[in-house]
Amino acid sequence: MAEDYNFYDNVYDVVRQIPKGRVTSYGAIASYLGAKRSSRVVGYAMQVAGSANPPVPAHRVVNRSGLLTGKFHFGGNTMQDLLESEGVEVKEDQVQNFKALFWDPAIELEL
DNA sequence: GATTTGACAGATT
DNA sequence: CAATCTGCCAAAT
Repeated sequence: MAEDYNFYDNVYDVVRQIPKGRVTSYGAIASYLGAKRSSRVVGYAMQVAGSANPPVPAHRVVNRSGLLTGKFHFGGNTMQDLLESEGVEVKEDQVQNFKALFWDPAIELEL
């Protein structure tokens, strides 16, 4: 049981560790997993996350621009509503003060 | 088993 | 400085 670790499952694990009121980017997660070029795969995992159990806080995962890419998958403004509910300022599907709210696993989980 | 797509990122023009 | 194109890796069909 060495291959039980999938890139996919690993992504969920990191996303679940995102503290409330914080956001991260696909590249940050991918980079933390050692596949910074696989940022797209991370996003794909999020798609299935909507079907995953327990569902990962994908609403805390945005692209490197802080843009709520994928809100479409949530089914409306659910993503933005959740972020605002956690104290994250979202304007036009874009995380405000993104840089300050940016949660980098490669740094936060570093210790 | 091979091909296509993909919630991106980074480099280049 | 802003917009555009390519690149990369893995999962899904």
